[in-house]
Amino acid sequence: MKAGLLRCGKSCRLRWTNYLRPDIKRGPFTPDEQKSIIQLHAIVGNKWSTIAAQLPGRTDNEIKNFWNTHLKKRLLRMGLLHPDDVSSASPSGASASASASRHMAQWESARLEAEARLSRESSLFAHSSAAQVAAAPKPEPDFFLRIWNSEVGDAFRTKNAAPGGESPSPYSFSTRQSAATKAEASPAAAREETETKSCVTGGGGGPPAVMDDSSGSNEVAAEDASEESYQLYLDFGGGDDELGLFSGQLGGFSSLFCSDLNAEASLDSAFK
DNA sequence: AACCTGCTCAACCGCAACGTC
DNA sequence: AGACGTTGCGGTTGAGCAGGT
Repeated sequence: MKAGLLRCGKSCRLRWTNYLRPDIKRGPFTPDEQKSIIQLHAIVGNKWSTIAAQLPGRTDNEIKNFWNTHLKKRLLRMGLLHPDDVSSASPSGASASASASRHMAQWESARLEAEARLSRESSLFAHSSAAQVAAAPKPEPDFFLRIWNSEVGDAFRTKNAAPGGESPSPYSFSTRQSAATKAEASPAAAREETETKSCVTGGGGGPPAVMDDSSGSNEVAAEDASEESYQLYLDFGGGDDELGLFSGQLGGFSSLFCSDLNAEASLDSAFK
């Protein structure tokens, strides 16, 4: 239906998905949402639809606009985002490919580390008596593996998969295979996969708090509160060493993903 | 009041993936 | 297999607005 306007079906669909849909959340982004956007962008890059999938009520277009008009500028101003990285949004360019390679290597490194950790834990359990297992505290589900096996990690693998598919990409470790491995090692870990979203958003599974649209004070507060917190970007992937994410033994990305509690605590303290 | 500048965000555009025939 | 239409996505544009001069 054209409704008397020069609208093609594509335009109507876009209008619906980006503006008219009843479940769209209006109003400024909360600090939590900003935090999620920054973190997810550090992981998947300009995969706005993937990021939007983690933020209920927000559209990819909205997130994209918010990133380009607010977050990108802020990160650039603070020196947490290199102009080369910004320009690498375009698919061409040597710096873009170099950056992607480093990004991939760091992801792979963290994945291997996480799987080794999981394997170590499962073998420990295998060699323990039933009583010991019952008495021992439940191992923390590996946060990185959950991210890796969620659609976020999937998007990353898709993004960085070598075209042509002749030689197996280092990321040919498919979601299904990984999930099977994980289920074999720890059935609980496989179950955790479905909970990844809530961990990433930090929303605790419930719907995000509704913004107060009647005033812009929330946005102002978010601006003030988040200035310092953008340092988080260093830990999460926008730093000078490209990601800087996986570099730190204790303070980097790996430690952040060691457990949910650590991650939550880190994020909370960073934004206070 | 008029003009300029910067900002925001809905809409547009082109491309690729996917589904159907 | 391949032509065609649809859908999804990411980058870009431009109208509208606010604030400054």
